Amino acid sequence: MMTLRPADYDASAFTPLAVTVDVVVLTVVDGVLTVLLAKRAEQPALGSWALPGVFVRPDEELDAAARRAAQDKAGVAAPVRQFQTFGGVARDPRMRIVSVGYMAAVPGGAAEAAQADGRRFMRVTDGVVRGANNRKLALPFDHAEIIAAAAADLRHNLDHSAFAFGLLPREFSLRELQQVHEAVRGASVNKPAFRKRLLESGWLEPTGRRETDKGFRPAELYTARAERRVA
Amino acid sequence: MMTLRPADYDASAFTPLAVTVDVVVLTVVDGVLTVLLAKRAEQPALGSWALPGVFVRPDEELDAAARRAAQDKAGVAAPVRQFQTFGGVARDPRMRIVSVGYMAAVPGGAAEAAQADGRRFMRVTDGVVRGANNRKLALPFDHAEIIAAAAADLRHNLDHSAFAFGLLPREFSLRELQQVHEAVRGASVNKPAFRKRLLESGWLEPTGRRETDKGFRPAELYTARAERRVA
DNA sequence: TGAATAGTGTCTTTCAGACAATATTCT
DNA sequence: AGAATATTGTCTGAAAGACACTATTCA
Repeated sequence: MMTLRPADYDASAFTPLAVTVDVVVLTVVDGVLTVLLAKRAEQPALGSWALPGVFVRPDEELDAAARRAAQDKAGVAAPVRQFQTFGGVARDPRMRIVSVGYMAAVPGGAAEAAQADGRRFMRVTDGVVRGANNRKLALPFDHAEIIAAAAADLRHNLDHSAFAFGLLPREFSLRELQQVHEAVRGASVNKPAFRKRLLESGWLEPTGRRETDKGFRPAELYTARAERRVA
Repeated sequence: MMTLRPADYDASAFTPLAVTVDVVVLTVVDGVLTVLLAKRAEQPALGSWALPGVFVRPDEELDAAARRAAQDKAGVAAPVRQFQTFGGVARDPRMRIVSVGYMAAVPGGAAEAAQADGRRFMRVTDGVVRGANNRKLALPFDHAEIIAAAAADLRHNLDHSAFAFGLLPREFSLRELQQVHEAVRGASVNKPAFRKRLLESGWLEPTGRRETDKGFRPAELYTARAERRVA
C-alpha cells in the first residue's frame, strides 16, 4: 500500500474520519433473544451498558476488527456478519465516528461463560432491550437503534443464511432449532410445517446421534451444513 | 460537536480512515437491469468506467453524501438506500478507504437524461456488468463486487421495500411493474399470480387513470404507497 | 405403567403456476 | 372488424396451519 498522499489525486480536501465496528452479540436463552452488553470502561458514558466495539486499525479488515471486538470486548469467538453502517454526525459526542455494525451469534450455553464482570446478556423483545425489571433500557449513543436493526436483520434472514445456526450448539434437535426460530421471530410456529420445511431446506445434516439424559424420548440430533445442500 | 481529542478518551492510538460513499444507480431499460457508470476523471484508474462516489465530509450524513454523489457525479436526484460497506485494506491503491455502498433507483425514462458525456448505463446480468459486446466489463477497485452485491440486495428486497418502485415512473401499469420485477429477478413471473399478489400487498394505490396512446387497450395506472397499507 | 416429548398423518386453507377465456381500446 | 393487450376465471399442485395420533425413551 502506498503512503497516504491524497493531494496527489484529489485536489478538493477530504478529512479522514474515525471508523469503528460495534458488535451485536446475540443468543437465545430460555426462548428469549438476548444481546450482550458491556459496562463501558471509558468516557463518554462511562459505566453505562453499551455494545462492545473497537476502532478499526489502518491495516485491519472490517471483519477482523469485528472479530477482535467480539473477542476482546465481549469474550466470544464467533463468526461475525456485517449488517448496516451507522454514520450520523452526532451519534458520538466526542467526534464524528462512522460505525460499521456487525452481529455475532453464539449458542445459549455460551452465555454463562461470556457473562463475566461487567458483561451481561439482556433481553431483546420487539427490538427493544429490556433490563431485569422488564423496562426499556436506555442505551448511550445510537446503540438502541443498532440493536433494533440487528434484530430485524436477523429475523429477516433467518431462513436465508447459515448465520442463525450460530445460535445453537454444534449438534441440536429440531425442537431446539424451532425454539430459536420462535425466539427470533417473536412468534410461535407450527411444528409439522416447520419440521418439513427445514428438513427439506437442505440446511440440516443428520448426525445419527440422539439427545441423552432427557427423561423422555430423545430427539434426533442434526448439524448445520456449511453450504446449503443443492437438492 | 467537540473537537477531536482522542487522547482524552482512548489511550491506545487510533488512526482516522478515509470514508467514501459509492452509489450504484440502477434502472431497467428494455427489460434489462442496468447500472450507471462514469468515466473516471482522476487517478487512479483515470478514464476507466467506475461507480460514482465521493468522500464523506466531516459534517455530512452518510445518506446526504450518497445523494450528493448521485447528483454531482451521476446527474440523478433519487432516493438512496444503504446496502453494504466495503472496507478491504487493499481495495484502493492510494490508501485505506472504507466505502459505504448505496444504491439509487431511477425510472428507465431518466436513463437518457443522465446519459451524458462520460456517463452510461450498462447491462447487469447475473450481477455482472457487460459492455456493448456483451462481454464482462472489467472494473477498477472492487466495483464489480459492489455492483453484484447491490443487484443481489435489490433482488432480495424486491417485495419487502418501497425502494424498487423508484425504477418506475410515478404512475405505472401492472405490466410495467411486472417487467421491472422480471428484469431484477432475471426470470419471468406468472401474470395472474403476480397481479393478485401485488394488488393484495398493499403497496399499490389506484389512480383511476389509464395509459394513453397505446394502440390497444390501455392499462390501469397505479402509484406506489409511501408506506405500505396495513390491511 | 405413566410421563413427557418426538415424530408423523390427515384435513383444510391458502397461494402460486399454467392456461385460457373474456373485456376493452384503438386503428 | 381486427389487432393487441388488459383483466379475470378456473384448474391443479405445492405448501402451511390446525389438530391429533402414534412412537419411543426413561423413571
